[in-house]
This record gives sequence, C-alpha cells and structure tokens, in this order.
Amino acid sequence: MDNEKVKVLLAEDDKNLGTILKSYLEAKGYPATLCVNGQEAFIEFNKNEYDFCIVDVMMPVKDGFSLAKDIRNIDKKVPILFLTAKSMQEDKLKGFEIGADDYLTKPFNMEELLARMEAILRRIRIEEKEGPEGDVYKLGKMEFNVVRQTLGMGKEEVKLTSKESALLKLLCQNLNEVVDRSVALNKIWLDDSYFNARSMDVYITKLRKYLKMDPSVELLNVHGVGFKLVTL
Amino acid sequence: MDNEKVKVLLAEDDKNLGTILKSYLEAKGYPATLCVNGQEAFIEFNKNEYDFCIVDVMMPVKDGFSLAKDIRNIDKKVPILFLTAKSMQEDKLKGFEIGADDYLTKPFNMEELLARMEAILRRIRIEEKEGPEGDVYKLGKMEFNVVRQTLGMGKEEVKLTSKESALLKLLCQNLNEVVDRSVALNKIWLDDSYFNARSMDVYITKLRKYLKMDPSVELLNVHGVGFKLVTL
DNA sequence: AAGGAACGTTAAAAAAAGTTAAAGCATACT
DNA sequence: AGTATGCTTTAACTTTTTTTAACGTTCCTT
Repeated sequence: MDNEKVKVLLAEDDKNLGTILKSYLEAKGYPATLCVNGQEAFIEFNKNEYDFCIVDVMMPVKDGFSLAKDIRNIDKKVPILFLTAKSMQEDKLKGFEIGADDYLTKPFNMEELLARMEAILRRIRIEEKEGPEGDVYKLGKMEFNVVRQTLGMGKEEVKLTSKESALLKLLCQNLNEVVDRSVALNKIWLDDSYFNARSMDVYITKLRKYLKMDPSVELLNVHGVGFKLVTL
Repeated sequence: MDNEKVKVLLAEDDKNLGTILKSYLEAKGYPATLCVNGQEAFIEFNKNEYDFCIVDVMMPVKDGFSLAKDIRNIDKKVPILFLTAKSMQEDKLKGFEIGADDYLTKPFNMEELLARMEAILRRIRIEEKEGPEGDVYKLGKMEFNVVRQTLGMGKEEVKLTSKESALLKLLCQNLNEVVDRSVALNKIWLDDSYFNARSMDVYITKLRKYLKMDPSVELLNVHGVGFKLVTL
C-alpha cells in the first residue's frame, strides 16, 4: 500500500450516491475513482493501483459479487467493502464468503462507512509490521535507524538511548521545520514542565554532539519556540 | 496468533446470550471464554492469550469501551468486535475510534457474527506475510521453535527453559515494538513486583547471551518502559 | 546597554537496568 | 530418604540512563 495516499475504487451504479460518496471520500483525503458498473470497474482496477474497493452489489452489466470474484482472482489482498440495498442475510454471507472485509446495508451513514474503511486500513497497518529497515532517516551522509536506535555514517556508528532516539525521530519527522518545545515535551516526556524542559535541553546537547559527525547537519534553536533539525 | 486454534474472549453480561454465543463459537471450532463484565474480562485477558475479543458495550462494573481501552493499552493488535443493543451512530463511531475492528448491533444473526469474525481473521492471515509453520519465529538467521523451546541457527542450537521461552515468545510477537515491563511481568510472572522485575532482568541477560549467535538481532531496553526485540 | 528570560554545557545525584554468583526449590534418580 | 540436577529467584555489585543542579552564554525587550 502506497504510504499515506490510499486510493479508492468506487463501483456504484447510482450516479447520485456515487458522486456524493466520491466527494465525501476525497474531502476526507482519499482520492476515489467512480465506475458505474462492474465491468468498467474491473477494467479500471487493472489499469491503476487501488488500495481499497467499495462495491455495490446490484449493478448492471456485471454485478458486485462477480466483480469482487474477478478482483480476488488477481489480488488476494486488496480490501473489499460491499454496499447493498438488500438486507438479506444470505447475500451478506455470500459477500463474506467471496472474501469481503465488510458489508454495509443502504441506507448507511457516510461517517460509518469511513469509520469501517479506516478500521480495515488500520488493521492492515498493524499487521504490516514495521519492516526491519522500515524507519531509516537519512541525515546528510548519516543514517538514523529508529528501531535499532543507531546513528551512523560509514563504519562509525553510535548507539542512542531511547530518549535520544525518540527526540531525534521527532526532529526527523519535521526535518527543516520547527518542533515546538511543548510538542516534544508532551510527546516524549508526557508533561510540559520546567524540569522536563531542562532535561530536554540536556538531550539537545547530546544530540548535537552526535550530529557533529556530519557538519552539514545542524540542530538549531528557535528562541522561545523550539528546535529545528536542518540539512544542507 | 497460535496457528489454527483461535481463542475468543467473550465479554457479555447477558448470561443467556453469552452462553449461546459461547456454544455456537465452540461448535464452529473457536474455544471461547465467557466473562460477565469488563473487569473480569480484563483479568482473564491478562491471564491467558486470546486471539479475538467480542465485547458487549453495556456491561456492569466496567463497560465495553473502557475494557477495550485497557486491552488496547497493553495489546495494539488483538482484534476487537463490539456488540451493542444501542444502534446510535455516535456510539458506533466511538467504538471505531477506540480501535474496534467491527461493530455489530443487537439483535444480530450469529452466522453474520461468525462471518465478520472470520473476515477479520482472514485479513490478519493475509497480512501475516509468511504463515508460521507450527510455531516457529524467524529471527535473522536463527529460528526459535516455541513448542520445542529451542533457538538455533544451522547446526548450533540451544535449549531454552520455559521462562526463557515464554519471554522470547512475547518479544517475538511484538517484534520491533516495545513490550512493556508490566505487560511481560503480568503475563509471565503473573505479578508486577520489584523482585519479579529483577528476575526478568536476569532473563533478559540470558536471552541476550543466546541471541549473540546472530549479531543482526538485538534486544534493546527502553528506559522506564520495557524491552524491544529488533532485527536488522 | 541593562536585565531578565531562554538556552547551552557540564557535572552530580538518582533511578533503572546489566551482570554474576549464590541461595531456593522443585524434580527425578538411586 | 537422600542426593543430584536443572530451573528460578534473591542478592550484591556495576554500569547506563535520566533527571536535577549549578553556572555560563545568548537572545530579546525596553
């Protein structure tokens, strides 16, 4: 799954509902492509990469179940959520048998559709164990491995403590941008207090020492606001 | 998840429905434990390993949402399916926010509950890249056989004691993620006390000694939180 | 330019974790 | 029963990590 940008394939013959759904999903940050029947949807599915399928059961030319079977035939993983006007149990069960991830009966609340979709995507992300090299930031010539808590360049490598690592990670996530003191304190020290702030200053000093390894990387202070990690 | 035998934790205060559900699930091959309130369920969850939670929202002593939060706090992965008599959308959305995988409104069809549960389990198995053969975890070049309690690499193999094995298993289940000290202590030592914590430290040392076999695997400490097994 | 607030640095104290060895405690063996 | 064996806990000591403290510097305001 492409990080962050989850593309949705929407197969719905009711143009009215389809358009509203597409707008809603896109407003929520999920680009969606609308197809008005199963055949069209399958062609579209083959043409582009999709991360999620919302499929109406009752459609002309090729119905939703048939479409889902075709999709499953070439892709065992992509999540499929069925929509249907019928509320008959047998259909629901048939949908799950084909390999659906969820089954929603019309009329439905769009917020619920979104919540269900996000629950499935969340599950996928949980199971997609953060790869061994999953979180490696490049800082100039250095590499910062978040899970292994190491910062290195060529053969010289230092081990970071968990606090050092957590702070550097936060700074890397906001590379070339300012990280507010209060944000860092609340995230890592869980409390924005005077003493924790001083503790954080000590850690900034430590990180600066490590980062001297590569002079093209600097950890700057923004007076009264926070810190900013910048690379040349 | 232990292969094949998916254990279900059932939190339902309606003893009638609870018993029927338990029987139904067990008839379908899913051993289930019934708890009549959230508090009892949380104690049970800590005592044994569960692969799926079915949680009624309205329960005495500790409600389903509260229970789910506690469970999510110590286990980010286990699937949670809510049951509720209320059909209010806000509650549904709240459930998904907490991290539910599904939300079913009473009265429901038991076949549908099963289908939804299996859809979630199927999704987990799809994402679990390699189906674990038996109970074998791969750690770099090493293999850890849980049932045989062995850790090996090529021809060199060490036998682990049951505590060593239990601890390593917990760490493997959360590979590249932090396992809280308290979670490990409650699961393996059944009590989070000072002396048990020190005992655990001794076991961490032992495991690290074994794991030196493959330098690409490290057992890191997260100060004040717990331990993290990391692979390159 | 003065003065206070924010930040930088270093060293200390405190807390948590690492290590090793010995003491307990079961279990099986003779 | 007595003894040997292997696993687990307790204990004592060391090291690392984090926080607190003290003091110096920089930055911004007036």
